[in-house]
Amino acid sequence: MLKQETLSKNQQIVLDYIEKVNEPIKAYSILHNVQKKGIKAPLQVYRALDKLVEIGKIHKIESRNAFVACKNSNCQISKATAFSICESCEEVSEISDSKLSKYLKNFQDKAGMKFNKYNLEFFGLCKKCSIK
Amino acid sequence: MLKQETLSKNQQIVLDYIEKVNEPIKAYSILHNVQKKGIKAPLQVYRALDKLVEIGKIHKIESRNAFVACKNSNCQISKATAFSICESCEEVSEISDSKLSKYLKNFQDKAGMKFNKYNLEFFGLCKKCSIK
DNA sequence: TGTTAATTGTTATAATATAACATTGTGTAA
DNA sequence: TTACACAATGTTATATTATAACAATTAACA
Repeated sequence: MLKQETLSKNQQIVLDYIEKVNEPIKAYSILHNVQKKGIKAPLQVYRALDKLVEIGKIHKIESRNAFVACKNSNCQISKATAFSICESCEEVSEISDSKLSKYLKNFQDKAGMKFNKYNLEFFGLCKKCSIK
Repeated sequence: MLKQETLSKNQQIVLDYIEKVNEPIKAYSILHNVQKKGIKAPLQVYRALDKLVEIGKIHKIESRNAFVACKNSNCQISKATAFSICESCEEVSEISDSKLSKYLKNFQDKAGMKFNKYNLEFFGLCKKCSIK
């Protein structure tokens, strides 16, 4: 079988919703919002999420257990992700900085470990919240 | 009240156990292992974990929902953490690399966000597992 | 010693995620 | 076109991770 090029029904439903909301969203919130499309069980959502993460269409924000659509063209396989997270309003943005990604891709662990993936999460206050 | 200098009873029990096992461990696993010390409920563990993370004695490995004792003297407040995680054997090591931490501390987001914390997780194969 | 905040103990429950198994769909090659 | 392999689905149940709410106790210190 060739590599999958089209998404399955459930995968497409979940991706459409995540892209529509355009901010990190939790699995059960997705579930509530796609039930009208026929998705009834958590597992249906989690399976779609797993696949979408695997192919790089979405990312998981680990510290928040939330999922967000990928906006970078250069992280196709979810192997190099970086986010900024506002600890006040919880706004999350994907960081697209080629110097940063280059630096991290080339990072060499002292223990000689071979990396194929990383995830970086920065925390702080976004512009709006730092004014308040 | 002055800043806390000594740990409370439950905090100390939990920390002692995490330091003893010397690898990432999950909250409920901690619970099972400290019940003989009188800790009976998940909340008692989670409250201790929260405090220990807050004061930098331990870190949370977000992608694994696990906790590990801090081995760096220079990340006292858990504000700058980096780990390498073997996807095969799940071995986790804290990365202590002053160049890396300097680079990340000074990283400037294009959106002008002010960071006070970051967490970085690298994934790959450790030496042992890459031989297999 | 009285006050305040931190910590504890306890029960219940919320939120996140996976196991297991039967069934259906889809691409590919015989 | 049929048979095979694998991906995806549907479904029920359950495992795992984490917090809410409230009462009681302990510790620091003005």
